[in-house]
Amino acid sequence: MDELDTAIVRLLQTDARQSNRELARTLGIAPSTCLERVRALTRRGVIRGYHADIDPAALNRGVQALVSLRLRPLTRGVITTFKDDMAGTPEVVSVFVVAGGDDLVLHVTVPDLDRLHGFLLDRLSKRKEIAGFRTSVIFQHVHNRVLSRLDGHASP
Amino acid sequence: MDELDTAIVRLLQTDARQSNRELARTLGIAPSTCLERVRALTRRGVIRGYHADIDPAALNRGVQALVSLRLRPLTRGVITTFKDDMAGTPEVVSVFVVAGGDDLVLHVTVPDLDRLHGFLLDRLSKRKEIAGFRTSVIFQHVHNRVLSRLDGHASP
DNA sequence: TCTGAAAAATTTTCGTG
DNA sequence: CACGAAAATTTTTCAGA
Repeated sequence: MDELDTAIVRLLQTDARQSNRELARTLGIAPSTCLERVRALTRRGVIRGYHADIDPAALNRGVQALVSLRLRPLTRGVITTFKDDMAGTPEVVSVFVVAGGDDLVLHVTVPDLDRLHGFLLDRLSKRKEIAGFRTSVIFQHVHNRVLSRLDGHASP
Repeated sequence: MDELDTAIVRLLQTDARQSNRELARTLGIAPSTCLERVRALTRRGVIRGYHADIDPAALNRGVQALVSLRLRPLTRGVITTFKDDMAGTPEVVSVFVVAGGDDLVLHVTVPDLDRLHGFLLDRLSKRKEIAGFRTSVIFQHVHNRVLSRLDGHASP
């Protein structure tokens, strides 16, 4: 990760669909050089993919919520199974496995409050391993999709 | 949003960098038709952008946390100012303004626990409008980057 | 590793159904 | 609206520095 790689990563986070030629021009390098850099970053797993950002309303997901929950017993098996089930549920955008008061936090998006209620009752309340959960409806969500490299001692 | 639009949106969420030609071939339509559809989706605001997904480790962000906090007084001005400040902070990936016990939830990513501690002390503890906060270190994060359109009464 | 130029492939425009 | 062919542009390869 030299300066060139960092710049490429920044530009592709900003606009993943810009042409390799434009990328190269911005960076002041030859298109072939740029292409090889991007390929290397992909090969090394730095670039994991490219995704379109879609307006949730267009996907009929006007209501969002964070659901914090506790699992019992808190074993590896219970966590893994529950996490994987949630990750495969259409309403679930993100699953966070966390330390602290809660064990998991789910980010869910649904068409309306009825469907949120339905999700909570049908997908969560029924499960015996859930010791309790708390739902926070989301009023606003600001997402930063371009992350810079932070400096620090941990990496060269 | 007919079936074709829905399919395009799904494919571009999966891989935003596939060629228009490949997209068209998968959908069984002419490239020019596909291009016009994609442009229309962008014009209508359905497609909001394209972003590379980068390994957090490569950005020196090996430690992640959710920070739940309460603000006082809970006025529009206080919320907006604080939210915008956080959205502009390098460590912050997401800001959720929520209903319920907490007022905001931050998703932060930092190089290490020292930097997390630093963030909490320097960016949060100093602010008078914060009535309290709770930090949950993230052990695992599964993100679903391809969201389907949910069916329901809310839209045709 | 990077470059520049050639070859291959794709994007984009536009006249027509 | 969608198509297909032509024109413009880009991607990709590769030999040389």
